[in-house]
Parts: sequence; C-alpha cells; structure tokens
Amino acid sequence: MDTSMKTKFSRQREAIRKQLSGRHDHPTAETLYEELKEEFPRLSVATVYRNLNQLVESGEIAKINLNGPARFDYNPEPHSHFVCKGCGCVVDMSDNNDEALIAARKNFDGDIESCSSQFYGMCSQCIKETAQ
Amino acid sequence: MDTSMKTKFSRQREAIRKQLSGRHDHPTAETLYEELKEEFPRLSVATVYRNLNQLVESGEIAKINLNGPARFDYNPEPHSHFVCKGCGCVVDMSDNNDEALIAARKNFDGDIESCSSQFYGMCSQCIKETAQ
DNA sequence: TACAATAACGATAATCATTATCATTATCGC
DNA sequence: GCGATAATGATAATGATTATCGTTATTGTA
Repeated sequence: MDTSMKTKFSRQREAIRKQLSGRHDHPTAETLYEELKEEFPRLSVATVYRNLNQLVESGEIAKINLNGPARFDYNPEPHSHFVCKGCGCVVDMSDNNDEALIAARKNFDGDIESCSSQFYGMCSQCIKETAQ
Repeated sequence: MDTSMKTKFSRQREAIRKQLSGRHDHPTAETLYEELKEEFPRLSVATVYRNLNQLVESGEIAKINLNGPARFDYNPEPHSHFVCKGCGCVVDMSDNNDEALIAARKNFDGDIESCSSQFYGMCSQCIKETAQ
C-alpha cells in the first residue's frame, strides 16, 4: 500500500474528532452519524466510517469490539472497560493494567505489547432499578 | 420469551460441541461449518450459528469478540487470550485474572462479575519468521 | 411400536454493519 | 487562480449473522 499519502484537512473529520472527544460513552459509528447529521445534513455514513478507521489507524482513537457494532473511544491508551449486562453501557475503568502485563509476560513465549480488559456485571444504576 | 422450551438431542449440535472441544484455536462459525460439512454434507450454516448461540446461552461455551467474525471457545470460564498482530492467531493465556477482578472491584461502584482480557503482540513463531 | 407435539433442521431470504466504487467537491502547494 | 489529489456523498457490494418457513427428527405417551 502507498503510505506516502498526505492527509488533508476535512471539516467532517474534525467534527468527528470533536464529537468523540467530549464524551465517555464510546458511541458507535451509527450514533456519531446521527448526531453529526444536524451539523452536516449531507453527511454520509461512509464518511464517518472512513474517518473513524483513519483515526484508529493513526492511533488517535481506539476501536472497542464487543457484541454488536464497534464502539469508538477517544482515549487511545490501552485501558479497561466495564460492560453492564443490564443497560449495556460501556464505561472506562481507571485501572492500570501494567500489573496484568507484567504478570502475563512472565509465562509467555512471545512479545506482549498491550492489554485491554473488559469487566462484566451490573452498574450501580441498574442495581438500584432492579432493587425497586 | 418462552423459557420453558425443552432442548432435544441433535446430532449436529453434538458434532459442533465435539469439534470445538478438541482444539484451542478458537474457530469461527464459518470454519466449523466447513469442517463439519464432511461429516454432514447437507449441513446448513444457520444450524451452526443456531447451535453455537444456544451453547453460549447455556454457558457451555464462550464467544470471543475481536476484529472480524466471532470466535468460539470451548472453555466457558472467563480467561485471557493473546492475539498475534502477525498471524492473527488467538491463544489461551494461563493467567488468573482474579487479581485484576479484586483490584477492579475496589474502585468501582457496581457489581463486577467477571473479567476477560486480551493481550496483543507478536507470537514466538512470528518473531522467528520476522527475524530471518 | 405408533402417534402427536414440537424442537431442530436445511435452504434461503432478510438484516445489519461495514467496505468498495465512482463521479464530484474541497484542500493545499505553487 | 490552477493543477494535483485527498475527501466527500451516494449508493452498490460484501461479509457476518439472523429470521422465516416448510420439512425432518426426537421424545414422551398411548
């Protein structure tokens, strides 16, 4: 592939970046598309996917693969997520998985670069609602 | 949904279970389908998906979501996987993520039931081949 | 063993998420 | 401003998965 391609500025990409930066709910491409259509009535889903992929490629954002459509995270640093079995929300965990990395490297015959973990359970909100 | 449905024996489901049990490469539904077609020439992909989902539902196997099609794991116990950036192989990690669970529960305002981690890097085989 | 009820099947259409194509538009260096 | 080309919007195409539906297999009971 030709890696010499110079990226040009685009208002759409800038808007996607901005939209993603101000939140922690890890939206899907579809969600971002719906939201950005207000600002860009002619926006195409393809543009959203294209730019999200480009931002992932460049290491600026991260892609989260769970059940269902991919989610995107403005924080590209490897970190953990909590996935609620009740409402399906995905929230950041403020853990450092350095320890997990160190432990894993001890018994592994290869080169481990990074680690991402998912925790599953019920968020406090869902626990409250179930209790009622 | 009607949860009173009693499952009946099926040769296809039994074959899927058996096929998955004897390996550690976490195949996709498509891979299992191709392999099982030899034993069941009339097998339908739908049957493979149906049964895999059923086994996941009953907690007998686990579904692994990464980039690309879902993979299936005969070990339903939460555990970690290593994903090679070179060849794309997915191998089990013999870590205990109990420590990660305990650490995560300390700073979290909800109920964390389980944890699964992915480690990314280069497997020993790919390191060898790159070095040449 | 036969029979009725129904779970599971195979074939395939439909859906959902994502990517590829392509003619047009916007950006950027000169 | 102009030419080169990256990015766009519209949409067709793809890949993975699920839904539908008429048929077949399993199972409990007569």
